[in-house]
Amino acid sequence: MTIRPIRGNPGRPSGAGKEQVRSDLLHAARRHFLSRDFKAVSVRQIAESAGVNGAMVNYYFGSKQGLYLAMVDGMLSEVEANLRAPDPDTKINLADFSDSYCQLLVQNPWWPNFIVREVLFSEGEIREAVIKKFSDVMGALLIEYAKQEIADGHFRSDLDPRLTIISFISMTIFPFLARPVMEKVFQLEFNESTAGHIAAHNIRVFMHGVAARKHSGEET
Amino acid sequence: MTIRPIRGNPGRPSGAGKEQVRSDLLHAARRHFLSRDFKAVSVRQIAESAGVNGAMVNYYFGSKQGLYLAMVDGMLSEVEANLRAPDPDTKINLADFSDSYCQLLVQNPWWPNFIVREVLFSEGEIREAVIKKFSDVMGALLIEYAKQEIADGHFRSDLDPRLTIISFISMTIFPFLARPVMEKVFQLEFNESTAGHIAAHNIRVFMHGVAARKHSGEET
DNA sequence: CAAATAATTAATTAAATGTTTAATTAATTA
DNA sequence: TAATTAATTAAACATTTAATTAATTATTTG
Repeated sequence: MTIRPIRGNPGRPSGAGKEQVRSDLLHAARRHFLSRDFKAVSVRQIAESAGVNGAMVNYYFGSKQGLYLAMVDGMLSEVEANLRAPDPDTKINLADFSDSYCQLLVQNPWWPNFIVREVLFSEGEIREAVIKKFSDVMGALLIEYAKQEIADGHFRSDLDPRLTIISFISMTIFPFLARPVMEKVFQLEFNESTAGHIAAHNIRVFMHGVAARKHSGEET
Repeated sequence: MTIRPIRGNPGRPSGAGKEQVRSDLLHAARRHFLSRDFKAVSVRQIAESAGVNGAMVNYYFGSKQGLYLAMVDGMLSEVEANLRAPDPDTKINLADFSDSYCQLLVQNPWWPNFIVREVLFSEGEIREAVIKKFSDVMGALLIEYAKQEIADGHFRSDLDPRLTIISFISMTIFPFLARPVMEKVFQLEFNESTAGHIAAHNIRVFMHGVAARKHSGEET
């Protein structure tokens, strides 16, 4: 009685590994789709990565695109669960916001890649959905925050609130987006500690940069 | 005597349009490759766009990849001609640098997209070449500049020079990279005037943000 | 326990793609 | 002007791909 390998033979496998194949396919899809384009990735490659036959993609997801959409769906939920929108009632704490966003970015390195691919280079619903979420979670609230701080005299009065928020968002996101360049050009190692440094640095530069200079001793 | 169309029939066409087809192919290649991935674009599509037969790609460029590399080469030269690296001897004028780079970005909207795609998602020579160029043109010089300013007491001493430069680069590039999002979320129209505003704003925020606070009246 | 159902692979199919070839016509040269 | 070369197209070719089907085996159900 030779014990055959679980996979490799036709027929229903023994063992109750129910959702395993589906999950394996989703993980393999991430590995491939996040570093290469949709067309550049073949169903065969994903299936091989997951250790199953290519037909499994069609069996579980209907088509290659079905698998891709399922993968996207999973990633969006994951980020949604991690990224909490700032409470509109309490005043935004920019330092906390910056730090938690940087942690999110360093802990989910696939996120900036995904954003670039889907939002900057593609068109369609995913793009619209991400822009809307971005707009809701970050855009509107931050703009209001900047306007308020300018009106209250905490931020300099000669600032355009939109450009001010754009600067802050740029400083926060871009280093993670351009991670491979940053690593090579600046010999920067990306881990949670580095993410903390980046957040702290950004807050320091940004806060000093936008602060009104009414009383001289306004250092943080 | 029916006058046949210049193109559409086999055989060498009349008229001395020498480099026309080559040039048409290069332009068509840009139109396609700048918005879609290498594999997602077919030789037939490019050829149709250029109004010639697909075999012309192989005739003029040897292969699809040959056409792609020729296109990249042309684009890099174009940018290089427009962006002159700051003279290593004279001190960098960050305001000038920021302004000219923003103008470059708004006038060549394909450039940030191309950079990000090549750097993040591609592998091989193009990626290395782009990183090297980026590193040469911006990275090294700017880092030296930051170190010097910190040493001279113009920039605050608690700054990490690498993070400082990263912040500056982020503020400069990201708005143009995320242009479609910025346009939608912030209702920002991207033209040369806006580019000027962005550059000026960035310089203002950055310079105030990094400036040492020894004497009180150090506004730019 | 037998029949039905579920999960899996191997084999096959049809479409698309990059490249090559052969035919064709204009331009150039001897 | 005859022969050769250059530029172009259409068609053929070889490869790759996503998707489908048939065969196969385990599990569940009646």
